[in-house]
Amino acid sequence: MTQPDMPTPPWERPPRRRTPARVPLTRERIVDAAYTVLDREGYDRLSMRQVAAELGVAVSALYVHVRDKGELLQLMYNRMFEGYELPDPDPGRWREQIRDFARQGRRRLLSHRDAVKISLGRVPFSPELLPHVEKLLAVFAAAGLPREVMAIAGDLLSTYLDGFVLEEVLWQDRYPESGGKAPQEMREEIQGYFASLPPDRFPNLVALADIMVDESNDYRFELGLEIILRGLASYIAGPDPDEES
Amino acid sequence: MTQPDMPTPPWERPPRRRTPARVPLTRERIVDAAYTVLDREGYDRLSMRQVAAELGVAVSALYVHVRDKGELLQLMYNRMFEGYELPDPDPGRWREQIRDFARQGRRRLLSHRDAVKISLGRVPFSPELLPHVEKLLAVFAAAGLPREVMAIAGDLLSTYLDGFVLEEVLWQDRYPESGGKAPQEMREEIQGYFASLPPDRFPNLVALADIMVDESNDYRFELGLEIILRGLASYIAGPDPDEES
DNA sequence: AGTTTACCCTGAACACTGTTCAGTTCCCAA
DNA sequence: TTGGGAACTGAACAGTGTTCAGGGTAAACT
Repeated sequence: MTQPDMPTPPWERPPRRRTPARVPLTRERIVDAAYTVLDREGYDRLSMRQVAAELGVAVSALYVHVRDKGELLQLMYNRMFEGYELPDPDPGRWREQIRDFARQGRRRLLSHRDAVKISLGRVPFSPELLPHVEKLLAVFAAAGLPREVMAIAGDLLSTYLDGFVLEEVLWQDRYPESGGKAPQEMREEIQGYFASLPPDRFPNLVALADIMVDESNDYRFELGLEIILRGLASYIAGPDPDEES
Repeated sequence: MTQPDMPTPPWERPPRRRTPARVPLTRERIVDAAYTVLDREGYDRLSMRQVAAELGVAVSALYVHVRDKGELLQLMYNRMFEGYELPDPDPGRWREQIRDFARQGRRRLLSHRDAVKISLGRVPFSPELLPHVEKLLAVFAAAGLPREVMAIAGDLLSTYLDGFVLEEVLWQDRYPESGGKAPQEMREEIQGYFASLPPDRFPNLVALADIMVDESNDYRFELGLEIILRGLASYIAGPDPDEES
């Protein structure tokens, strides 16, 4: 409504505030602080009091801007989607586009400590996030998926995303703050655990010990993704019936 | 060990306890009580104090039998798998067997309120649960899946299970205790929400409004499952190349 | 100018949570 | 009868989310 960049005419009183005194609290600043606390303390110790302390403010001040801790978490969830890139659907490249989407999602979930635990039980159906869902659906539609498959494909993908990343960070959490060389030690220990099982009772687990906890989470992620993509592709009544026949 | 129904011979000291006094606390009884509380109060209100109250016992008594609330939750998780039926692998029927496994899992996750929230971040790698994992892997192995695919297939399936059921119960929770006719109202409201979106900006969402929140969660579940199964099947160098050709 | 209004924030409180620990109680064995 | 030892109690501690009556400041009005 007002045009903030216009110079103030001299007959109007100049704005009183010479020093900004206190930077006013905003939802954005609160979410920023919350992410700072999350990265430092982890999800379990992310409390309203910690966030308030981070801002140098009383706890109750937060409740002026945010109804709930639940709402704060929802705001943090929304932020995960800011700047998400979803290209315009290209029927010929739908697999690559979905792959990009998933990789981007995983990267974001890993970019803040325990971010996945916030994402976990949430569904991107708030007004701010619906455009993202719509774009994803558009990719599916362009690919030629049937309606019913489209309606479940998004769930399938996002549950895989959340679930996979959650498992990733759980393994990390179980070996907490072991410093830098933790991953190596960790993996050897877990591999050792599986490999040391009685092979007569657990032949498959023993045989897979090397892969199940493997250094290349990336590879396992891509493989799971590929399985989903192949499953989806099988529903496309393709004009290209040249399937290995 | 003892035979409780035999009369006590008079030369033996009759058991001192005329009144059974206290039934001793056991892990089993604690888990029972915890499930009672869970069903009545939901996951968020499942507290050690509530469990203790359910048993008519002081809170601290629980900690004699259980290290943690975390351990209690783990015990509850383990119980979900008791009586799980996993048949011996039958290469010709691996799809049906996996389907059964998933359906059974969903049924169990829905059989107690919020049970899925306990399952969520957990991985069935405790000693009691490894046999189940092994059996599932055996089915995959019999199907002829490559090693790497086997190693991710379990994750894929269980994250889909947890994720799908979680979404199911979240929708229910958002319309809390609305009595019996809630589902109908609920669905209409949600469908209305999606259907009322501006169709120019959300064409796909609007078009799918009827399916996305549909009465047949069962159907959507089966479809997602089928997508996974088809994806897995595509990795089988099948001796049966009679795919719809 | 002085007064009022409106807002943002403070401090304290409430009802919870998980967990610990010094004691009490009680049963079984010697 | 007399331990001994396990099982349980009651109280406490530190922390949680949330509310609410009150400050204190800055703008708005008379």
